[in-house]
Amino acid sequence: MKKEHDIRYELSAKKLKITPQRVKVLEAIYEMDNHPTTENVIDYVRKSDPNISAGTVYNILEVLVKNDLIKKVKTEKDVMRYDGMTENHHHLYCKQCDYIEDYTNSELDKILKDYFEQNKIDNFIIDEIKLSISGNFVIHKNKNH
Amino acid sequence: MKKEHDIRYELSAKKLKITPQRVKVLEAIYEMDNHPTTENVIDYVRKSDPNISAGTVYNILEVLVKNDLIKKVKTEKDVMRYDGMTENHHHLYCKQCDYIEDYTNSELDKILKDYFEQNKIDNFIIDEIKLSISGNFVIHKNKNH
DNA sequence: ATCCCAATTACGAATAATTCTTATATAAGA
DNA sequence: TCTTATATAAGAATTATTCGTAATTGGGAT
Repeated sequence: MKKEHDIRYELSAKKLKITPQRVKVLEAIYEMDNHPTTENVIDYVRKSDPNISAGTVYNILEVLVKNDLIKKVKTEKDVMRYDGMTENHHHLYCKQCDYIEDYTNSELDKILKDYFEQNKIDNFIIDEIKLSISGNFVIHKNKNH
Repeated sequence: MKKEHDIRYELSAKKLKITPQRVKVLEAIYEMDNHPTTENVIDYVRKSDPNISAGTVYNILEVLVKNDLIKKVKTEKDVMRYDGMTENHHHLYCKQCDYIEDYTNSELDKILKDYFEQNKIDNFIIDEIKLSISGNFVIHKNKNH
């Protein structure tokens, strides 16, 4: 189900120093439920490394984003969330609970690609197309409903 | 080009009291360039109403969002932005400058509608589908590049 | 037109999220 | 092992936002 990650390899492939803090932050994002906030990551990592500094986690997350090892997730809430899946995919946003689910479908991506090939946007070069699908889960996925 | 807004009517249609502060905040969002931040709105409004309180602007923006007179814009930056266009539309995000442009196309919306009618998402009822199109403007639209 | 009151605003203090500064520690190449 | 550029810890500082309270006011009722 979940893709296996060789964290140390991923870091070194980006020429980043392998530090225990970076390994644990990446591990946290891969293992946590779903699109964690910075606070979620700090809490998770502190379970095994109680002394990690909040500033360090902020710093590491920024480094990981810059090196495309994780992505920021846009939300309408104030807090930023992070996503360990770096392949292009879409998001389902639940309007009632706080849950964001990944949605992947290559047919859909093909449809979008075709559409924009036939409908170039003037003065704009597209790099990435992501859908924000808002709605409601019939059965909610977390407790914060 | 720009849709005319009867701000006082829009407020009263939502059963909101018409106050000078609310009128000016809505006016600011409609007249400002592009998806302003709260700070942008405060600065703009203070040009004609130097004593408006920041807290009031935060409060008004929240009221306007709750009443669907404006929308929040998801961004990867920390600050929230607002959008006076409430009809469904998509956004072009420039990776270099800080500019967000609206993108509307009913053919595209139809394609998406058809796709999701044929590809129901299990356990999820779709309310709204928006594209986040990231890329680069060939000729940048603002100074903050 | 005036009165009244619930709703709204101003103000500033409080909180929360994030960044910055500086000293210390450490990963990894030589 | 040594060296040094880079990363981390700690906490102060900054920034964005919320909250509490008193004063003001829009608009319905009279």
